Amino acid sequence: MEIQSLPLPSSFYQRNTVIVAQDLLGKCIVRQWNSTVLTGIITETEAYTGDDDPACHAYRGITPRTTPMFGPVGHTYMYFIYGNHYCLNLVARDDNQKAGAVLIRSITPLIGKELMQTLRGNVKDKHLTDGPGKLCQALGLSREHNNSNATTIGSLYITEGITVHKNDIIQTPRIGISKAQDRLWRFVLHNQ
DNA sequence: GGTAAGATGACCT
DNA sequence: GGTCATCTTACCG
Repeated sequence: MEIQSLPLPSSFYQRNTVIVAQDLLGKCIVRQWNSTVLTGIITETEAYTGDDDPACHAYRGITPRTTPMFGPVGHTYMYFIYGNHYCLNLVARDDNQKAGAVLIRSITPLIGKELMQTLRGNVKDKHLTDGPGKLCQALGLSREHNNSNATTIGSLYITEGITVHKNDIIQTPRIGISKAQDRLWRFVLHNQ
């Protein structure tokens, strides 16, 4: 598999959050850590569209925590949840939205799997990066990576990955939320 | 200053 | 597939 090394431009994220969530499937996430690099293919995402989405952190408006979702597109929004876990989001929205972000829920490890296993405490393959908190741990991501620019080469960015066919995308309600479950804004890539 | 709920994961069966 | 540890955030006084 050939992976392009240039980050996706901010114009990729300057579109409706739901569209960007689908298009992020199959893209490659690149984590540069000093001289090492970790990469993986995005296989599961969720869209959170902002002030019209009761399940979105930004629904009630801007707060210290949700500030990144109102900021430049293509930046990260990381938050801490349930006492233990970090989750990685990419800010994406069009001109009609005040806020919005895409939660990265799962990746398939590509490069640096051994280090990911070490960071994860040597859990079994299947559970290495199959959850939003797990992939942050596997990539060594935490609060310090909040609101960083993912459209330029740096410690974290997204590049073109593999070709995805629409037939390979499954749509479901989002996980772990009680509101707006009629919106099928979780996207899963199968055959991965 | 107190409280309730939560975009979860590990472990067990 | 179910249980539970764990603590930040936001909201209400």
